[in-house]
Amino acid sequence: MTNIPCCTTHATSQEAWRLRRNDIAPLPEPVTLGELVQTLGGDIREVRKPAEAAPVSLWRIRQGATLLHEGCAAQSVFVLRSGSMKRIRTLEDGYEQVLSFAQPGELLGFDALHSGRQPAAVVALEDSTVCVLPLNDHLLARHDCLALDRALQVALSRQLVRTAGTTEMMAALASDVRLARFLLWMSQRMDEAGRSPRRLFLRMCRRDIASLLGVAHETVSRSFTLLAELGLVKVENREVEILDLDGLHRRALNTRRAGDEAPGAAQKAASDWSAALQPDWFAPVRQVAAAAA
Amino acid sequence: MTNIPCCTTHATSQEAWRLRRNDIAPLPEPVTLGELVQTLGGDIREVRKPAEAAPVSLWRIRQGATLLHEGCAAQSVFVLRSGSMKRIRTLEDGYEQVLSFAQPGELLGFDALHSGRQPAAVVALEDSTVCVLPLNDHLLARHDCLALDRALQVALSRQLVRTAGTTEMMAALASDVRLARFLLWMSQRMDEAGRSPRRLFLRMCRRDIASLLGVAHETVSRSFTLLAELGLVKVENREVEILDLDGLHRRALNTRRAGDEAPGAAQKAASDWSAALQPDWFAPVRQVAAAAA
DNA sequence: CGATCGTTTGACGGTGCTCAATCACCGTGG
DNA sequence: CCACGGTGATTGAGCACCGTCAAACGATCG
Repeated sequence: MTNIPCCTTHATSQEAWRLRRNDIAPLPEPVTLGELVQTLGGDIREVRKPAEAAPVSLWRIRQGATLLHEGCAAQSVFVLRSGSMKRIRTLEDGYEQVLSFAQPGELLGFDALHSGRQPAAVVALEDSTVCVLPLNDHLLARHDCLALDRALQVALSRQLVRTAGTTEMMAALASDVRLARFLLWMSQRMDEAGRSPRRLFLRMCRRDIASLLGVAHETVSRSFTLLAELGLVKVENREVEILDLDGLHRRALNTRRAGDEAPGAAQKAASDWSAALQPDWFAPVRQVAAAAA
Repeated sequence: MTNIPCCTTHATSQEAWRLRRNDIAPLPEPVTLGELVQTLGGDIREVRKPAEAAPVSLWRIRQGATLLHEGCAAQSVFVLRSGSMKRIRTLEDGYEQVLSFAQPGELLGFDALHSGRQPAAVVALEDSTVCVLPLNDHLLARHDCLALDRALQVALSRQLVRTAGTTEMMAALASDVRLARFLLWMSQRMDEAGRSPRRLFLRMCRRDIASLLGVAHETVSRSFTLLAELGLVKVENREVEILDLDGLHRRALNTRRAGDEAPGAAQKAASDWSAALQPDWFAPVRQVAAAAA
């Protein structure tokens, strides 16, 4: 049970060493199904009593360890509970294409359900913990617990919204606009997690950001300094403080290359972008959801 | 019933005219639940007898009509049955950001489940038909029919894989590489649909492609001619014939700007890219996976 | 046949990629 | 204690690619 199949560390020269360090190991005390639903962002009050206490196993992933290997058989779905991860695909020439960064509450490995194999690798950016949902029990558990089922569906929906955000990040033409959108995206995540949206600590290196944004990593560096010179952010290595959230919104809005914005439309522009980044819409009246319950 | 709320045509000056033309209208004869599962890519044999014949309403969407409006309340989930659509988000400056193109079998509107509102608009690129799953019945139907439930989960998983493909398309640095990846992506879709993967008819305009790829639309034009000059494709307006699928794979692989490839590693490179585009993996059975069994 | 939209091609200027050097940081070993 | 190599981040120089503007051409439809 200590050695988790298909979920060992990344295949480097230090693999043996890392295995000895137990880069991936189950934690002794499992979490409850109620907590899992909560981690997913669902409502714990919807969980019925007997199911609420059902045990869900929990794993600890060390920084740099690979939770899922590209091409491996699908066996489990994971829910990120704490920490952060990156989804990557390694191209033939060795280039690591970053597909997304995962924050707590996100589903990992669900995309393997389609083909039965992992389409991307998942690597921990820091020490993290994940809940484990073996695929065998997956469908059964969902039918046993309506709340879990709902939470999973909503989580999947959120996933789709977030990938759309990724697309919008990369679609910007100017590189500093892409970075601005990325920072706002991160800021939004911090806000959702209940932390300050102005203080970011980027767990990923410049190269990973560059890969996600589709630019050279030197350009990411230059864009950071540009945004800093504009007084929008304060950058100190991986610590980023957002000084002017509104101004950052304005800059993130620029579709075309021309750098200077018309200050008139800027206000409304900001609201548009926060709408894109903020899954919790201004008025999240879930009529349909309420009707279903 | 003729006027579907929140699903009218796009808000142009011709809206009234289009409404008169019944751009969106339910078809008189509904389809069966068994067919719906089949459309989703599921196995119809898994559908139990009584449920198989359950009626699912079908809508016809005219080219240019808007099936889902950005910001509207979530009411139904749709399954694209025939035709093609584009998902777009309109930014403040009026720029239409294309998020993805949808092919038959894809789920539309599911991303609204999270916030209760549509995060993006969905516009038909050609005359299309969609199956309608009202959210009220959604959960119930899923529990009634296990096959539908499975098919929906797999479809969602496929959705996630496809958005990753979008990310990879946009992540390429050179514009012609992006276009090559896009064409391969389209080619893959044609193949999945059982049509020739070498003959494409692009339903979207250059501007839409450019928006998705994050380049100027003139650049898309130039990249088309470049790929044509290389003898990889034959372009005639929106009809594209892929002359050298292997060569296109090779060009799509280029991570860096430098245009000319080393022909030695090209062969293996091609296999990598088809792996990215083709969810049905060939056989990269990792050792780790083997150790698991 | 004219109007409108989509596509292509040209010219030019600027952004960003490449290559390269420098510096900071860190764990290691002398 | 400091040299040492390794990694990551920043900055600079040069040039190619691509965005912008513009015009011409083609397609479609009334």
